[in-house]
Amino acid sequence: MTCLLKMRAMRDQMSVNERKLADFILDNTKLLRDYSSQQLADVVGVSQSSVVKFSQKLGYKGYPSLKLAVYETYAETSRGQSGQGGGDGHFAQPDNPLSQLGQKKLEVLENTAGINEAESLAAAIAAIRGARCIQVSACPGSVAVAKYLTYQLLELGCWAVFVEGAQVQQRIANSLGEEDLLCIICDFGGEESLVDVANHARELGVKVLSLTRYNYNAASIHSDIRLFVVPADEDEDMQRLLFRSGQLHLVEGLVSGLLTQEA
Amino acid sequence: MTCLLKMRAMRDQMSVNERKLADFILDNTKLLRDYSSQQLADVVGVSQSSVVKFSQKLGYKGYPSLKLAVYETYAETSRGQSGQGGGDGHFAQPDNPLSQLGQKKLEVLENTAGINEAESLAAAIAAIRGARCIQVSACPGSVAVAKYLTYQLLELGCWAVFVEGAQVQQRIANSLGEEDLLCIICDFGGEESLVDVANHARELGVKVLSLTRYNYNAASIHSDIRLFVVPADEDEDMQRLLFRSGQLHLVEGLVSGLLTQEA
DNA sequence: CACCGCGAGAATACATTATTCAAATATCAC
DNA sequence: GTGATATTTGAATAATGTATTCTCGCGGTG
Repeated sequence: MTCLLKMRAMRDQMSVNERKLADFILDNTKLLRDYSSQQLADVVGVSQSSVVKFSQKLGYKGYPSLKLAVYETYAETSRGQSGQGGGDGHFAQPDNPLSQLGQKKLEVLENTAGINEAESLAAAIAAIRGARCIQVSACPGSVAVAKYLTYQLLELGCWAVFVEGAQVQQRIANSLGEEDLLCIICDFGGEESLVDVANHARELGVKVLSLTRYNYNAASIHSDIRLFVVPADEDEDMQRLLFRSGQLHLVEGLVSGLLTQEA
Repeated sequence: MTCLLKMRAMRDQMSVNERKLADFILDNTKLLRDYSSQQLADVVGVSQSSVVKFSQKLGYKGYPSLKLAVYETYAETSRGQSGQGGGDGHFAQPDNPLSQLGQKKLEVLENTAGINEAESLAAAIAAIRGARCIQVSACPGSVAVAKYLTYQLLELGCWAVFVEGAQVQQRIANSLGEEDLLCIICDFGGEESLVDVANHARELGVKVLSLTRYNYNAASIHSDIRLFVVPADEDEDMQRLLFRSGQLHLVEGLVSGLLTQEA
């Protein structure tokens, strides 16, 4: 801060050229970054040596020192302006869309971590490890997540299939037994048929694991192990996107657990 | 953020002297402020020209540019992170496995947000929007991510297919043209066949979008648009899991962009 | 009018940075 | 292993950038 302030303060007691330099720097602080002493001199219309003397008169060893000092204070002040929301300085560049998304995801991940008991996750992991066959089914909005989970389970050597379509789901569920697991993944709506499948499966002694929206929705009520995601407060499309992020976090939690227990 | 991250990410693929330089800079970031290329060279024990070449290899015009960039990111990062070494209290319960995982993911997401230029992401989004057909192909470790992306694209009404198996990839790529897009997703190794496919496709005028490990790996070199994930510093399984988290973040970034531009 | 005092720029000395080139080293195919 | 080929390295040097010196011109003053 000191540096630019100094210039403004001294402006009155400066010579013509010095004032020209000071004014230019105050007006074009950020441009200075890429200027050499010669370039600055040309732009302002003075000689290179004047630039150096100006730097020294302000108390710096030379032009590079001034430049750095200016840049420093510029960075500091422009930082203070952007810091708005308080304690959320987690993604450095607020202009980057990936950072913005990351910030929102962070909230979802925190909520997801907070809402699920460690025991539930452990139980889910145990159920997956103990299962002979795993049927994965999802409501329309969560198909992508279901496919992701299914493939990861296959990679880990689990006998997992993603079953699409109400009728096929019913039929496959019919062939499951006590050693098997049904995994229901669901976000907003469209879960009615899944509830039927889950009920049916439970009658056959199949364990049911659900990954649903908090709080108890139709599908989770009929499950043995419940994992949840808390919906974010956003417009619909973004809410769905973030919800899937939460689901994926649960999936990753499961995979991570399966990996470490394996060792 | 980009600058120091770049160094950490490239560390593995650096020569001995380059690594010495990178390590010194990472450990003594703030000292760099007052070092000339010669001083730095002396302290680290290499020649001055090596310092310059190191700077250029990282993509800067020369040593002063690197120095400024380092200083810039140093100022940015030190903004909120009082204590380094990771674990600030962002996930409430440190005993909960989902929180632990979340903490690690947070780091990956930050890095992913930092390493990718906003322009690259925008270009990728534009390419997807403009494409007639999209072929998605992946190395073995990233199949799950590829499937996730493919399904999301389908949901958005894009003509996307996930193509598995080198021969089929080649054949499908043959049928693509200038209006189409090939999307390569890759983590560690197993990308050789993908490179061939990418080259082939480019000869036909197909645009190639890659989602790979930083820095330029075999697949990304042959791409028109490059998105990156920085590998985390963990044991192999966890590293792969976290890498996929980073890839998914990019995918979500793309989806998010496609959603908002649509409106 | 001669004599300072001061600010400015040209010339130049000095410092730093970038490039070139040859030797050393690592990498790969056989 | 062995030879061919690329990479990496540092000494020398060119190019660029920065600081100093010195001189000139201008306004005030005795």
